[in-house]
Amino acid sequence: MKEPVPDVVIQRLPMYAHILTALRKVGVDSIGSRELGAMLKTTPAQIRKDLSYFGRFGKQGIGYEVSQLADELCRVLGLGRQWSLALVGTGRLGRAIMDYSGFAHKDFQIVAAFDNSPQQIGKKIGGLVVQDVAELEQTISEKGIEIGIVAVPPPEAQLVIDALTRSGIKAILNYAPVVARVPERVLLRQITPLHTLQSMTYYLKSES
Amino acid sequence: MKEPVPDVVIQRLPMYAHILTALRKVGVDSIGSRELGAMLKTTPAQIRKDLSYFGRFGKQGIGYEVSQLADELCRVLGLGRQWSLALVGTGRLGRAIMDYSGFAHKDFQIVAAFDNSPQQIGKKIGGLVVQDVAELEQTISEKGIEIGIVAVPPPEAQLVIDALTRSGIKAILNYAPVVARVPERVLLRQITPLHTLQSMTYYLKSES
DNA sequence: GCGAAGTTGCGCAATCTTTCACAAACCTCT
DNA sequence: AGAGGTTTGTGAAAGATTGCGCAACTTCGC
Repeated sequence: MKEPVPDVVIQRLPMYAHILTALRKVGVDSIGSRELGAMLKTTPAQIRKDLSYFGRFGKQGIGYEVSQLADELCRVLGLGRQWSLALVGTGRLGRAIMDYSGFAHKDFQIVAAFDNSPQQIGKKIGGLVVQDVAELEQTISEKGIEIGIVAVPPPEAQLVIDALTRSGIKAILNYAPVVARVPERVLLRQITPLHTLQSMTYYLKSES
Repeated sequence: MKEPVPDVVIQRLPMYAHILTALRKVGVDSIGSRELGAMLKTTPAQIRKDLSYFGRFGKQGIGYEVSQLADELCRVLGLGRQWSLALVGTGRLGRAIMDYSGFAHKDFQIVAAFDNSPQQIGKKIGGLVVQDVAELEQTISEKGIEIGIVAVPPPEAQLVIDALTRSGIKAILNYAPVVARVPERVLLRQITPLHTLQSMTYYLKSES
């Protein structure tokens, strides 16, 4: 409980939680690390080691009680409560993110949307009125929004991220392909499909 | 040239290439690992080590010649030629991916789009007629498409991935939050924003 | 032409992550 | 109640990645 848990482990947890809730829904009530590993394309040892960072959830000879483990993982991840998100950028990508129903049903709700284009501001998207980015800092502070999603073109990304930072946001999920700077206290993650594609071609180019 | 390059290294290469081409565009012609490291939030040592897997591109006392290094990285990554993509799933997400101009300008072109919904089939999106998934295998083989993008709902994802696999595709970029199975010869990468968010909340829950 | 200042490439050390292997725990069957 | 068959949790080993430190090289100024 003292040592900090490695980030690689944290990043695997959502997958575990995902599979386990799925299994629970199907009515499976117990599962072993061997079987879980097979489902997740990892080794049983890794699953056991990962889980051991947070407690002792299994029973020797039996395995894990699906429902209980699912709950534990959600608790560890801080799920089970509602997280408020702010979306910045309501272009194609922004809209896709808004409409992506996967978020809403999973404890994440976008409660504010911003853009800087007069054509976008005032429009209603998914039950939300697009606000001027000028109002960003105040709105986020007031509503106590904790996570920001950045879906603006690269040139504006750093500006938006700075504004989010000033607003006191805690975490930023950035879709813009830039190396963003944030102060220590803000958690930043990148999603960059283009770079993913570009790294895949490395393996493709040799064959063919 | 013998030892396989670690995948972590490969995944960093697109960032390097990205920054370097940006620098070239701005007219910078030489840069040191120190400065590059600062821009990318890594250490100079890592950059030098990463690059050393592919050759000796720098000059002692000087640094790297921006334009030349950019070219080398593109060559290593297999960029600079056109890659043909197939998109499966033309819902919200699929459309966002199609419209995302970032791909087109960067050596990746979507040359076929598929869906299974009669409402989608036949529609024209971004200059492309949506085809029935039933035609997937044949079309991909015929056109020699190398990379597939999966943007269908989770229940159908594995089916689509199997079809892509049968078509002889070489790589798959999967947006569906499922643990997909592919044979050894097919390269698979996941993009799962929900899981990214869920792993971020781990760090947020404690404070607040 | 030569020393000073600066930077790469790279072997080696340090750190981080995964895997192994086994004691302890649990269930079942007799 | 005890033997046999499973499976967890976890130290310790193995493996992978990152960071250090310095020889080798390049330019610049004098």
